Amino acid sequence: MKKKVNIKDIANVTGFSIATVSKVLRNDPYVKDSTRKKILEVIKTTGFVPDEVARSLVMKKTTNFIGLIISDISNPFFSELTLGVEAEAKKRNCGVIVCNTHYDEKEERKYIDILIRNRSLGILLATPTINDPNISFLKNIHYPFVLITRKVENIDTNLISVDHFKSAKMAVNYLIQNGHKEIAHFTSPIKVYGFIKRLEGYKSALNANNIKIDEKLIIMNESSLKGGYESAETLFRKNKRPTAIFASDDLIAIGAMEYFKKMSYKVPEDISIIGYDNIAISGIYLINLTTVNQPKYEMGEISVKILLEQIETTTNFKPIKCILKSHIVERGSVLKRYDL
Amino acid sequence: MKKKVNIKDIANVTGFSIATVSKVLRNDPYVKDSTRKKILEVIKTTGFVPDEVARSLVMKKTTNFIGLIISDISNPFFSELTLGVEAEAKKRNCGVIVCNTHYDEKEERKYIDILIRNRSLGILLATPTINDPNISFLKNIHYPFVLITRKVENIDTNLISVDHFKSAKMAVNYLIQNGHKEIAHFTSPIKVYGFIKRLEGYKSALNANNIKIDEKLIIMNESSLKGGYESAETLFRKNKRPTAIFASDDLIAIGAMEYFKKMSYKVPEDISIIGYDNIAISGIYLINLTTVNQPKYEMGEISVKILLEQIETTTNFKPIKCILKSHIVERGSVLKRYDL
DNA sequence: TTGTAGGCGTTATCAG
DNA sequence: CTGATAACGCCTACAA
Repeated sequence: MKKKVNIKDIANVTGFSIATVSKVLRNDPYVKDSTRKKILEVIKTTGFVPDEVARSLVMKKTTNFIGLIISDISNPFFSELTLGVEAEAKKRNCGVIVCNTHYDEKEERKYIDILIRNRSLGILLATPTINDPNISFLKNIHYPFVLITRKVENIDTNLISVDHFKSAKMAVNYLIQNGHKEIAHFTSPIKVYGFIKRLEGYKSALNANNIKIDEKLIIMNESSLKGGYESAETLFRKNKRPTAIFASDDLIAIGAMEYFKKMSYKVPEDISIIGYDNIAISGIYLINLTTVNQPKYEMGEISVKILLEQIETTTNFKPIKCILKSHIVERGSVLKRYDL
Repeated sequence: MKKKVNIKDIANVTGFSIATVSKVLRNDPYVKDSTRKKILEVIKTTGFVPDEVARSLVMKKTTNFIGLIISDISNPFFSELTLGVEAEAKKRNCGVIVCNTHYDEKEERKYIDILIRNRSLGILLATPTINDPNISFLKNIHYPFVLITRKVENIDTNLISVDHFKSAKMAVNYLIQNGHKEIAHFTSPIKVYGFIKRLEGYKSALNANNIKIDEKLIIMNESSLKGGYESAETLFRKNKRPTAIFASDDLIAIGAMEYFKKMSYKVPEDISIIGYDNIAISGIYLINLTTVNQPKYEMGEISVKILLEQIETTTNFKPIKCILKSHIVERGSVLKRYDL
């Protein structure tokens, strides 16, 4: 790569001043046609392109954008969330930059640094890893951010979420109300806020219904189709045949269904399953998964509203906490045993 | 919103000079411990972060991330591609920033500007809209970039893709070889390179097999589950009952299957369908879609290899063009009529 | 150990 | 119409 030619070079070659060259660059009308032509000529032959960095340094006119950090781009939960973020951001005339961390806090920190250094308006954190040090970091430097789909115990921050504990309880109660007593739980071993709360909700619901918790019915594997598949396999290997499963997210649920299908186990006749998230694919007839809806799109929208609210507030801003309601989307994966 | 604090502010507050502040910023050892401590203190409470734009202007050193621009984050094709990009980028120790354009060239330009202004190492363009003016723009300013899953006729650029024309032909030939003669094509009206080439491939395959092209069998709707569903509906409304469909991508195919399921039409007994992309969900038993594989992950990896190759090349770099092979993934959605 | 001053490549103001 | 010149926010010899 040969040395970059700059505006000064153009000025020297043409014999005009930097200021004049700058003018033709910006299409300023106050330039004689002949000079404009000459300068343009040299610009062309020399392949000169104004340096955007220098330009934006002086113009301070960077297009506004906010950073959205998610932990798994291949989970539709996050892409549906992203859609909501983008929609609201677009209304406010700003872009959104998405960063994917694979549930890795180091990666997360890397992206936070990039976002901050590049003057993002603020950060939307949809990386619900528990005890995430990055949260207190952001809090400490007073950088605007909002937590999505989680909260954190001892730090006062903006947040938008559903109540995972309650929602999980609701899901398990739904199974119980439909006559299920042996209920397994598939979740992830990753220390993610939502997963942990759902596990607690699962246990709480069982307790409340005097159902003994059987640790062998709690299977952990990664949050993915593969993880769900393997969880189901693990369960069966243990010779456990509960009548129902509460999967901590839809991907896990669908992966499990996949295993049952392979084993010629019918859902819901032989085994019932309820998911969590209500990602789009769960709704198709071929899958038809009963699940707990998380208002992903809305959470995305609201998160940017909160963020911009904070940014626009000049005097002592008080963090906004918003908990949305979830509900069960009844489809065909849960057997109503009382109807038998 | 309070004014952005800069290095000068820190200098003023601490009483030290800008130079000294800069030194502690860069961990220069020649600073008295007590001074360093004081300055760090103020930096922390004030939330100051050095402006990357100014910094890179003087250092002439780009930051360490690449931009990936995709057109639809909710299509797993793109998220699987992203995973490949991230994997290779991580090996090279750099981050990836993803931007989603919704197939909108204006949005795309907005993100390109953001990426350039923030000194990304380069841009990966997975936005296959035809006649995209942004491509020649990037070419003109000599910004490093590589086209993913497309090429462009008259501009010499880096690119990584499969041959969509050939692949589509292969798909349709596969249907024909299995005894299908009435074959519909579901695609998108958006002027996207891959869609157009696949339509051409579809027509070419029919021609080569002396099958008359029936325009009524070519249905256009958006590339999504919904679009596929509606395309199938449109087809049936027209009272058209081909024996097979070539869907321009898996989302469309799955959406169509959804409609058939609802109408109690069996796949593949009543109607066969072949997709394109081979996104993960197509592989599960419940869907079991026969489709054309695009090596998404590999394309992602290779794209960053190419990009970095260009960046590291000092002397006249010649654009790298890489066409990967695709193949048919046989599953259960195509009826082998000759076997009947 | 700390500070002064001169860039980095543009834009923008204001005389000439 | 043109051209000095002061920013923009930060880095870095070179002095002190």
